[in-house]
Amino acid sequence: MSWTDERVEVLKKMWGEGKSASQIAKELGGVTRNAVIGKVHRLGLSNRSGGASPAKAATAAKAKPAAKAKPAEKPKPAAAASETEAKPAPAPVNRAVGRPKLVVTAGQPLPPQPSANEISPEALASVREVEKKAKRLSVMELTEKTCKWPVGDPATEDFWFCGLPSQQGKPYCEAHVGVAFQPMSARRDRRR
DNA sequence: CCCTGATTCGC
DNA sequence: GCGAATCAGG
Repeated sequence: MSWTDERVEVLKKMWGEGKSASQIAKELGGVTRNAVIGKVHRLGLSNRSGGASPAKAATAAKAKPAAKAKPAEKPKPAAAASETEAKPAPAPVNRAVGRPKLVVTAGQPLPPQPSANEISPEALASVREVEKKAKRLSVMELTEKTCKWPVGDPATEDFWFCGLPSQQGKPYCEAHVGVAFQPMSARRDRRR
């Protein structure tokens, strides 16, 4: 397939509408998303700004920071979309059998929870917020796609895991990732 | 692992 | 000009 006027027109239109390269490629057919992206760049509309392209030259070689402008971010639907619980989960786990309670509790009552201390106020705030929506999963219910952020005292009944959808790769949901990986002082820009 | 766009470079 | 390969990131 070649870039006919019509196809280029569709490309421009869709790109302008914020469609992704893969979507456009699929629509056009016969091209990959790479082809679309390549064409987009050659047409000089890599930046999805309607028109005005002040500094066109703009060091395309390294001008990375400027290229991150998404007009229409994810609408971000409800987090729990595929949750169809049939049982209220009465928690049969807590039978009268004496629980192990302490296992590694040597001296301190509790190893300082990652969030217990002073962190980013806003991050902390978001965590509080999240804990309200948390699914309160037990260990058994955790999967690779659920946030494994612990809440409460493991030695008591009041202990559970966040359980919200976790970030790809990460063990926590977005909010908890925020407080989990604090010590990232300055992001290194190891660009070639 | 899914996805996104960005860039490079042989064709 | 083209686009696969690669890269950087969410």
